[in-house]
Amino acid sequence: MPELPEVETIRRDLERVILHKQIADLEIHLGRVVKTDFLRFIATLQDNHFVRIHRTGKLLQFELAHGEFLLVHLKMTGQLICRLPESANALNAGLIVGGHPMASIDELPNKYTHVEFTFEDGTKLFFNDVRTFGYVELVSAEERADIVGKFGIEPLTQNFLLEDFEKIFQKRTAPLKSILLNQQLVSGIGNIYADEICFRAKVMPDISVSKLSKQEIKRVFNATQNILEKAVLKRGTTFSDYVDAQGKKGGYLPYLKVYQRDGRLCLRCEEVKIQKIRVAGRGTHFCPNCQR
DNA sequence: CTTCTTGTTACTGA
DNA sequence: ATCAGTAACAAGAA
Repeated sequence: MPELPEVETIRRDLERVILHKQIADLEIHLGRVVKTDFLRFIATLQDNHFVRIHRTGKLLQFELAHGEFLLVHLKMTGQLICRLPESANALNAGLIVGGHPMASIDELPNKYTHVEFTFEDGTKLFFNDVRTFGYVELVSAEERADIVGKFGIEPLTQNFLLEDFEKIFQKRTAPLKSILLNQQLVSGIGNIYADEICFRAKVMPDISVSKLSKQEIKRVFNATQNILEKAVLKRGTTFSDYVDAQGKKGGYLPYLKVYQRDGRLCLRCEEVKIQKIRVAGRGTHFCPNCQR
């Protein structure tokens, strides 16, 4: 489940290898995941090139040379996997980015590859998705601005201010976790980091935000920044057998304190076990001793 | 076989 | 108009 840190990692990796390279070939293996008319999709992308890759929350936006945008949302199991041509030097022989489950880049495309780009230098970009919730879509600059405008505040920008964060909680009664997961209020947080943020802030995920003190809101604000910053630094969280080109696993997994740790001793207090409940329709992990 | 997994949205009711 | 809660979607794992 790629969230802000995973999608940002993908954005940064791809920006280093696909910008300004002409799209020489384009194959759509599963039309269902392309939300744009097939002919327009091909006609717009063929021989075009990306000039920049943007991210808003979990939504990637590949800016094309003439101002249109290719939107890519990975939803739960989407992947963007890039394979450099064999002529590239050995250190850069393969670059794997994206979620899980893992696919060997030498075996791509596989049965979960739905869209395949080939760039002029032989670089390949595969859009894979096991559950096909993800999509790619072409939009104009205006449409892109409308879509991006509906997202809430971005946690890792200068626009992320305590003052604005506090306003989100005013006149609301929903559980804290459902506010954190609401992309129209705060963008980029998913199920893993929502639990980790609540734990770090020492607040129960199911507490009504109307009952949060100013101090607690500030702790949630700080935890959001700290957790997401570190997760980006560690290139996201991986649960399965994902490895990058250097054979290294996703770096944030060892830092998780509560997610998928139910039944195991709390790493902070070492007194009680992490519990799992359902909040906002999602599996939710917390320490009953550390969080109030 | 059933149950669980999650990002987002449609829908319902207040 | 706004907010909150739930179901639905897909398909694989257990």
